[in-house]
Amino acid sequence: MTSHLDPAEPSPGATEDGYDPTAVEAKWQERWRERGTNHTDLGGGERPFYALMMFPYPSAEGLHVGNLFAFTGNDIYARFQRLQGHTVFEPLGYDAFGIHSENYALKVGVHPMRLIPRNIANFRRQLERAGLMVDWRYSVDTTDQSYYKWTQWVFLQLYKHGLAYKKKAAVNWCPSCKTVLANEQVVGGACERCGTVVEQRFLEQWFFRISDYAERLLHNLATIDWSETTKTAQRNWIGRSEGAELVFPVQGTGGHAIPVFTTRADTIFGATYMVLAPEHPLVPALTTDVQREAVDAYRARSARQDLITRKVNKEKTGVFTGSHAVNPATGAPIPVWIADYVLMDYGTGAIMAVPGHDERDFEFATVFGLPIVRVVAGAGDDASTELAVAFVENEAGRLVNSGTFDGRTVADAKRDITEMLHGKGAGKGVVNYRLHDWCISRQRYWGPPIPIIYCDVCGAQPVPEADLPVVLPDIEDYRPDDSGISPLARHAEWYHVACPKCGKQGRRETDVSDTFLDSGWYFLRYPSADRTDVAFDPAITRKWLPVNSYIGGNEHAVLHLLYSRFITMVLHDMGHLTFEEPFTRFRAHGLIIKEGAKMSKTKGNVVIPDQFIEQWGADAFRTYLMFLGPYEEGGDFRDAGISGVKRFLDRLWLAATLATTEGVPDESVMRKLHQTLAKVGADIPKLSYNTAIAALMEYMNVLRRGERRPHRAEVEPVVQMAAPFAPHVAEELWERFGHGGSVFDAGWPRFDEALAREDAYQLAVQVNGKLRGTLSVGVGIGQDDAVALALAEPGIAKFVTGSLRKVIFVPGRLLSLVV
RNA sequence: GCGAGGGUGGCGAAAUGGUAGACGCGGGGGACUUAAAAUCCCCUCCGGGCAACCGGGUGCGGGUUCGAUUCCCGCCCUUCGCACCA
Repeated sequence: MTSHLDPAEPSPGATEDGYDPTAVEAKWQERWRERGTNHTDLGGGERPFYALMMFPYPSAEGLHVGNLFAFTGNDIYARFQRLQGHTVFEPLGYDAFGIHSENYALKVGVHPMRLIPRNIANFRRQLERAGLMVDWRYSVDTTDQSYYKWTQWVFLQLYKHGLAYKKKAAVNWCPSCKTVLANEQVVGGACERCGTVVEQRFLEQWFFRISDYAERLLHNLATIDWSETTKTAQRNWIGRSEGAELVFPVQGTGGHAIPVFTTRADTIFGATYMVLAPEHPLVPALTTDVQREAVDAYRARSARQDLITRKVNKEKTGVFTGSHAVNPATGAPIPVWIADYVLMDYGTGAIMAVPGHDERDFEFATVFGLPIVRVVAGAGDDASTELAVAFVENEAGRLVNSGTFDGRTVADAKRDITEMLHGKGAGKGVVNYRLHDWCISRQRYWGPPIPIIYCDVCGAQPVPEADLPVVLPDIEDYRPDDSGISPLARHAEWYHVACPKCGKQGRRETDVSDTFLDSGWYFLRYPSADRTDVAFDPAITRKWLPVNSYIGGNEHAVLHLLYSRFITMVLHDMGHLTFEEPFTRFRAHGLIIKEGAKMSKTKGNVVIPDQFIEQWGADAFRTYLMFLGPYEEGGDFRDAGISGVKRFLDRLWLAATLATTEGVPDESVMRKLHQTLAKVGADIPKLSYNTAIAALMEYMNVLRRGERRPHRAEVEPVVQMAAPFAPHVAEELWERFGHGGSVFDAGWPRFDEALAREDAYQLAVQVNGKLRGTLSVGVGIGQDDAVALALAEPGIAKFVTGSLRKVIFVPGRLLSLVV
C-alpha cells in the first residue's frame, strides 16, 4: 500500500490493493440464497419485466464462455431493469432432449437418463458461480416428465385443430446418426451434426402445418422490436413470392393438364418447353411407351441420388417424356421433359421453361437443343437480337414476339397476361412460400414420445389428456438401427397399449418429437413451472407475457424463433393465449472468438470459464466479457485483457472503502459523475455495455486523480451503476456503506442535469477545414465573440490569409472559418 | 449467385456529419523497494523537427460538403446466412 491513505482497519475480503473475489463472492451467493434476493414475486410484484435468455443444452463439457457471454448480457439487462424499479423475472432451464445428448450418451456409454442429471448439476453449479440473478424455483428441464407432459399436451392441441398430420414424405436421412433430419439440420447436403452425406428416404412423418401461417408469420414481423438481421433471416426463410399459377393442357392424353408456378407470366410467349420434377405424379401418365424406359431410369436415378449430389451438381440433365403440352398463349405444342433441376417441393413441382429469360432454362435448352425465343427486349435490342445468355434485366424491358402484348413493360405484362389467362380459365395470380411444413418426427429414443395410439379398428387416436404424460421408458437398448423405426418399437410392454376409444389392443406411436417443439413453448412454462395441473396458468401468463426482452444467438434466427412464434400464434388462435407474438423485443448477441478464430474443440482454443472465475472472480470475468466489444457483435477473447477490468474493480473497492463523509464533494468530480450517470443509463438499455464500462472507468480515473480521498457521495452512485456488471462487489460495498438491503432494491441513482452541465468547453477552430487550434470558451459564447477570440490567437490568425468568406459556428462544438 | 454484417494504432475497440483513436491490453520511462511482484505517476497513430509546430492518416478509387470513419457512386477483402425456390 503506497497511498498515503490507509483504510480505517483491515476488513475481511480485502487485500492490500483491492478485494479478494473468492471470499466476497462466496459470501454474497450464500446471502442471496438465504435472503431469496433473486426470487421473483410472480403473483404480487409491481411492474413485471420478463427478461428471457435462450436456455442452454447442458453438455457434458460444461458451460462454455459463449454461454456465459450470452447469459451475462441478459443478466446485466435484467439487473438494470430491477434497479429501474421493475419486478424482474429471469429464469433459466435446460434444453436437454435431442440427438446431441443421445449421440454423446452412446459415445461414452452412459444412459442419457443418468448422464443428463449429472450435466445439469454441473451446469447449475457453474451458473450459480457466475452470479446470475436467476430464480431457480422456476426452472424447466425439457426431459423431466413434469415438463414433457405438457409438450405432449401442446402436440395434442395442434392435432385436435388439424394442424398436425402424418404423411409419407421424402426426408433427409443421416446414415450415420440413423435418423431423419429437418431441412434446417442439413448443411450443404450433409448432416449438420456429424458431416455425413445425407440420403433420401420415404417415411411416414408427423408434420405441423406451419405453412398455413406463413403470411401471418411474415406480416407480424413488422410489429415486433427485433434485431433487423433476425427479421431479415425470417423473411428470407418464409420466402414469399408473388406470381401466377398457369395451366398447360397436355395434348392427346385424356384431359391431363400441368399447373405451373411462375413469377414471370409476362414471358409465357417464350415458354418453349416444360419441365416436371422427376417425382411429379403426372409423369407416368404423360410418358409415352417409346420414352418409358429412359424416363423410368432417370426417375430411379433421381430417387436414389442423395440430396448433396442433386443440389450441388448443377449440370443440367433430363429426359423427354414423349408428350407435348399446349402453350396457352401461343397455342403451340411444346415438349414436356423431366429434370432434377425442378424441385417437387416448391410451387407445383413443374415449370414452364423460358430459356430466353431464365438462366437455368437457358442452360438446359442449350444442352438439349431446345428452341430459345426472345420475348423481352432491353434498351437498344429488338425482337430479333440474338440471345447469347438469358436476358434477365427486366427494368427497362419491353415485350416482343408476344402478339398483342408487344411493347408493354414487364410489370404491366405480368398483370395483363395473368388477367388474360384468368379469363380463359388457364391461370390465376397466386402467392407462393418457400416455407415448408415442420416435420417433427424423430425416429430416435431421446425425446418426448408423440402421444398417438394406432388401432386397427379406430385408426390413429390421440392419447387422452388425462393419460399424459406418455412416459419415455427407461430402456437399455436405445441405440437406433438402420430400419428407420424408433428403438421404442422394440419394447413390446411399452409399444402395445389399449386403444383409448375401443379398448382393443393398439400400438403406440414410436416416433419422438423434435427438440424444437420442446423449446417452442418453454417461455410459457417458466412462470407456471410450479403448476402440475396446467401447462401455463392464464392469470400468471397474462401478467408476465409476452416476454419483454429476449436475448439469444442468431443461429436460432429461423428455427427456434420461427417455431416459437408459430406455436404461440396457434395457442392464441385456440384461445389459450391473449397475444400472438411471444417476444416483444429480441436482440441477437454476437459471438465470442479467440485470437480471431471461432472457438472449437478441434482448434483447442476453447476458453473454460471456471479457471478464469477462480483466478479473477466472477465479477471481473463478467465485466471483462462485456468489455470485449459491442455485445451485439461479440468480441475477441484474450487472456491478458482481464487484468484491466480487475484493476478497475479494485480501484472502485479502494475508493469506496476509503471514502469519507467529511467535507463536501468536489464540484467538478460531481459534474463528471452526473455525466457518467447519463451515459451509463443510456448505454445499458442499448446493450452498449462496453462503452458503459469505459465510461465508469473514465470516471474512476477522474475520481482518483491526485490520489485524493474521495467523498462518499462521489463513490456511492458508482457502486449502483457497476452493480449489474459486478453484483457481488457492489453488494459488499453497499453493505459497507451501511445499507441493510440489497443494492438491487436500492434503485438507480438520481440524475441531475444541472449538476452535469459544463460552464466552459473547448471550442475547436478550423480554417479551411483544417484544425488550427482550440479555444477555451464559456458555454454562452456567440459567433462574433468566438470569431474575435479566434482571430486574436496568433496560431490561428496566421492561417487566415485573406478576408473571411464564410463562418460556420456550431455552439458547443467548433468554429469553422473559410477564407 | 442472392441477402445481411464488418474492414479504424502493435492488439480489443471508441466516435453515425464537427478536435479520429475515448476506455482497456501490450510496450517504454519513472516513483516506491535491498530486490522483485503488486501499486502509483508520465509517455505511447505514422513521418519530419531540439522544440513550438508542420505534413500524412479510418480497405481502395471517385463524389457531395466549410468540414466525411460517418452520406452518395464504383471496386477489393472478409464473416455469417440462404442457395437450381421457377
